[in-house]
Amino acid sequence: MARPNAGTKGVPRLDRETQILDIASEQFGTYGFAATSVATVADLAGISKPLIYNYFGSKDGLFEACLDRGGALVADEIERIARGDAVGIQRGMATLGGMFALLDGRRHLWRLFFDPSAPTTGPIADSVTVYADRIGKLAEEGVAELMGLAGNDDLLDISAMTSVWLGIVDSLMNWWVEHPNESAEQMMQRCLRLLTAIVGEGEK
Amino acid sequence: MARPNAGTKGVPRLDRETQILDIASEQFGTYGFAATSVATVADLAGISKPLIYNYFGSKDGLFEACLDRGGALVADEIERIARGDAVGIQRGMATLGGMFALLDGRRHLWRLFFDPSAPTTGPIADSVTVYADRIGKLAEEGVAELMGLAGNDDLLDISAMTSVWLGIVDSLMNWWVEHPNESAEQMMQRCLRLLTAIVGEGEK
DNA sequence: GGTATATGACTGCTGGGTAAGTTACCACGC
DNA sequence: GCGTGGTAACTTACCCAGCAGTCATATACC
Repeated sequence: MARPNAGTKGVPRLDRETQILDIASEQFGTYGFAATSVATVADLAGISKPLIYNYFGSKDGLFEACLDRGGALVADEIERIARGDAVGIQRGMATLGGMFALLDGRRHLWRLFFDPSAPTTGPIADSVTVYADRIGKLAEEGVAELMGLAGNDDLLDISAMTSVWLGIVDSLMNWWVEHPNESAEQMMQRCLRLLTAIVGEGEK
Repeated sequence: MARPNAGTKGVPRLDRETQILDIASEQFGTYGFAATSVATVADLAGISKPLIYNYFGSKDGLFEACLDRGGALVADEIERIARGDAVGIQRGMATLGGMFALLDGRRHLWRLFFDPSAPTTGPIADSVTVYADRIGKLAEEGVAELMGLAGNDDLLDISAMTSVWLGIVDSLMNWWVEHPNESAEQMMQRCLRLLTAIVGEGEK
């Protein structure tokens, strides 16, 4: 006796994994890898720590699983938009819109790939690199297009501008997290207004 | 006997404190609060951990001291520029130029105020808030000016745009850290080119 | 009885923080 | 010039909390 709950919940592994990944993604995305403890995730899920180790092997494994699930989602969507025919600033806006729509309800996901407290070596770093590179490549491609239209082909300029662009997306995502009442659609409209304030009415 | 180094270095407290703050700021700025250990800072300074606790009381105290020294520097400079007569995008560019000039040689300082791994409650959070607010206020003021010129007075738009602006500065600082050979002057020229690529030649 | 779903109670390590003592140096009286 | 006591600078060796990770065991169901 003495362990009245052991084994009695009967939740199928896949369901449980999904639930754990949801909670872990939110915690990692909100507080960062270093500041998130496995015990906290277990508590929030209403289960014990060893079950997480059973299913994901380690804290690193758990984080990797979050990355893989979230990364595929985000990178696929950005790739889909990149295959569209929008160019220059329009492509940027289309990407933003896609992200807002995709990440509505899981806004913290974005931050997984830009977590400075995550390990910088080992499998986690590799996994981060895979998705950050996929996203970064697409961003760089779009930026290069934009800069090319303006007659600038300097590689360092493109690199810096890519960094700025990712920083912009990042800020918007963070701002969105802090303003939970904003819908994806509202965010998109807001971004269009911000763009207008900078470049003027001309460019759509 | 047996402690051949105890007390023999004779470095005045103020000198030692400055040295410790230099090293700690770089570590905190580079790896974040959570990932930086006091022992590492002590090692890099060539002294023992207790001396740091002697002078700064705690890890939090050390971080706070870094914040206070760096925050005053950065906030003062931004304030100085804000008192100038540049307006709108020009003011933004002037601020960027000031930051590049000021932070040349200590580029990591900027990141102290935007460290997601720093405690979110207690004296550290308060201190961060003081400087982040000072910087944020000035940024918001400049952004409100810019948006006003474009006929947009929406408070949430201004808030979001301020977040984007700070994100842009942040990205540029991070990019700069990753490209150590770039001089402050080169960075400034680069930013002007990036601006041109977005808004066109019109606005200087 | 075999397997999937679970848990309480442990271990070991890392890192913040501390107690107590050591060395150098200066000021002062003689 | 020379003991002597006070103080600033500094260290070794330790404590302890929190957290990643593990082991043995328990329940439920086919």
